[in-house]
Amino acid sequence: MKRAIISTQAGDFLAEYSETGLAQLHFPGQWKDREGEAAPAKWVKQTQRALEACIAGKEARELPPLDVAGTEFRKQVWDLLLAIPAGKTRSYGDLAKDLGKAGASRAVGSACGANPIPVLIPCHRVLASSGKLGGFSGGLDWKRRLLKAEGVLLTA
DNA sequence: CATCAAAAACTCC
DNA sequence: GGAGTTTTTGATG
Repeated sequence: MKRAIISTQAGDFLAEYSETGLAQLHFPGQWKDREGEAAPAKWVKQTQRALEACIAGKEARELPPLDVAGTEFRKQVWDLLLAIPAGKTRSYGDLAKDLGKAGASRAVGSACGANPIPVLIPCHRVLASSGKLGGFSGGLDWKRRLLKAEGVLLTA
């Protein structure tokens, strides 16, 4: 696993890459050692640009290649998340419906919780049905912050 | 409006 | 099988 520190306005993220692409992303303060092989500068640069765009509330124009590990269902969910434009939000139930599995909102939540690449895969744009935050693996502070940057008004 | 309870899909142990 | 999860919905007070 190759690693790289991605420094942004919001702090230092740790990105982990496999042989074929970005596999995981960790929030500032949620990682310890940064030992490991260096990742290709090209990927790191793409990751950094995408991250900064997202933190600034903009659409990431270009993402590095992703190599997410997960079941089909999860990958489908993540795909849908990537399709949500900046500044928009959807509910877990909505996503489930789009997958043809209405009622699987809980499973969607599960898939989001297993999302290895927060921010780039905008799990923060998914709220509970009444505009409530629900939860977030990196901490609700991040979720609020990212949404605010995108101009999303929270009912909380 | 706030709480409680049950339901439903999926993954991991 | 059984439990847990970033939910949802409907009943109840």
